[in-house]
This record gives sequence, C-alpha cells and structure tokens, in this order.
Amino acid sequence: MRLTSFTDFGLRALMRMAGEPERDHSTAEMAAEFGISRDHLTKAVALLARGGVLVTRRGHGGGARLARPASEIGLGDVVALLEGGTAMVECDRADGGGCTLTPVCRLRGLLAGAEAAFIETLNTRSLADCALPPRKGADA
Amino acid sequence: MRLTSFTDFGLRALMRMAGEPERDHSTAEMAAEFGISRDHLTKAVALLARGGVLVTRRGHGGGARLARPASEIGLGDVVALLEGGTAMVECDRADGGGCTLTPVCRLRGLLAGAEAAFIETLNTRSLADCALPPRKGADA
DNA sequence: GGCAATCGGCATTTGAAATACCGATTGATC
DNA sequence: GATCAATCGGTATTTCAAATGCCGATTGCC
Repeated sequence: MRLTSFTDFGLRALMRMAGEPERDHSTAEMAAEFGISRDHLTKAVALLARGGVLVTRRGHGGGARLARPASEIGLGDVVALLEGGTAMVECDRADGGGCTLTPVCRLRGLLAGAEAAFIETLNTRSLADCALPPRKGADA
Repeated sequence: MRLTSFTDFGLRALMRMAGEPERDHSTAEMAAEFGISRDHLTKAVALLARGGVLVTRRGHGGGARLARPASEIGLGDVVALLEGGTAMVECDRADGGGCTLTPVCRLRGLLAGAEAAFIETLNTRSLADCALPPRKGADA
C-alpha cells in the first residue's frame, strides 16, 4: 500500500502552487526547494497539465499554476490521476496477469470498492486544505 | 497504489483455506495450485501464523488452517497485517524520510485517514465472502 | 529413526520506479 | 529578428526494494 514518489512529487508541487496561486512556478524552482530531481518533477507537472489540473506557460518567465481555485481541486482526483494506471493486484493489470484464481475470485471487486473509498475520502478535502505558505524571502 | 505480491499470495492462501477449513494445507500444495513461488508463499503463511490468523502444524501431514471461522476474519485486518510496515509516502517511513515540507505539511494526516477508510471498507467483508470452492478431484 | 513439513536467515535475481540525458519546440524579452 | 529561458517528450541508465531461490535447523507424525 504505497504511492509512487511520482505522485508524491506531484502533490508537493500542487501544494506549493496552492499557496501562491497568483504566479507561475517553474519546475527548476520547485525542484530546488524540495531537493528532488527536476526531470522527474517535470513529468509529474506535465501529466497534471494534461489532466487539466494546472496550466503551463512556456518561454522565458514561464512555469505552471493551478487551472482552478485550490478549493475546487479534490485531493482524490489528483491522486487518482497521478497514480494513473498502476494495478493494485496482479489480476488488475492490463494483460490480466497470470493468477489461476481469477475466474472464481471474489476479492477483486472488494478491493476495487475499498480503493474507491480511499479516493472518495480524499475527495472530501481539497488542495486548499493543504496549501503551503509562501516561503519567506523567496517571493517572486 | 499497489499491494505487494506478498499480500496477494497471502490472500490467495487464505481464500483456499476458507473454502476447506477442515483440513491442513501445506505451502507446497498451495504453491503448486497457484503456480507461484513456494518459498515466497511460505513467508506470507508464517507471517499470518504469527499474526494469529492461522495456525500451523509441523511434521508429516502438517500444514496450515484458519485459526477462527472465516466469517470472523476481516479482510481489512488481513491486508493491514500482510502489508505491514510499508509507508505510503516518504514522510511515513521509519527514518522520517527527507521531505523538506514535513513540518508544515497537512497532507500526511489526510492520507492516513484515507488509508483507514480503505481498511475499514474491506473490514465490512470477511474471508467467508471470498472463499474458494474446493478443487474437484483434489480433495484430501 | 526416518521422513515430511514448518521455520527463518541469507544470498541472488529481477523489474519497475526513479533518475539522468538530450534534442526539439515554444514564446517572452531585448 | 535574434536570443535565451522555459516546457515538452522520448530514451537510456541507474537504483532499490520486492521477489525469488537456496539451505540448514527444527519439529513432530508415522
């Protein structure tokens, strides 16, 4: 039961942007603040942009910012988007896996229901509930 | 958001035992049925025995069986036991991780709550709800 | 006493995640 | 229009934990 650091990084970036929604944040700046790989963070940001959670601006002075107010962005939706296509158990994989019990297994549906409860619980809160305060002395 | 195959294997073994609770099941027999590593399954069974979910008998003709009726074994408790100490995000690790946001992060508690909802949802069902029917022609 | 099973530590392999690299593209600024 | 800073996105590489395999010790029925 663990999330990828890909999801972790994406959430950190969103928390930072939720705290300073008025300006663009470059991946270089955020990677430096968090002390993480810039390249990896870039991919998470790109995915969030494709998912419509944030908008990016290219070119000099560009970066990313939230596409909507933080209070309208559910945490569950974000996690579901970032966590993407990872299967919880073997039989949920795209190729079906090799589990010999799949035809008679009643566990699969139960797990899916529990996962939905996980996402739903997160969706009772929004990004606004975990916005990071702007860093002192680092305002643009 | 994925479970280890360690958890997966443990659940399969429990489903098999729930379907035939009257007899012992050896790890060799179950590994053969599922087509998985016997050694790996053995470790999951040992953990479940330490956790009091099942009891093992050594020696000739030994094996494992459920410690209680399947209807009294919650799926959530089993998953929590098997999934054990795996941290969902970096800051939940035993060493605290290296996330620079930990002191001001409000996400951590929200994730813990969602994980609890996941386990709780699974606990509305028991092993009896996903017992495997005995295999035809393989009765002891 | 012998065999069949668990027990549990350790060494090895494997695979996916994480990281790094790099060229292409975009677009603001001068 | 030239330049430079930023995203974009594909690919190659590294890393690490999970998964596997191995083996000796122990237990306990037959």
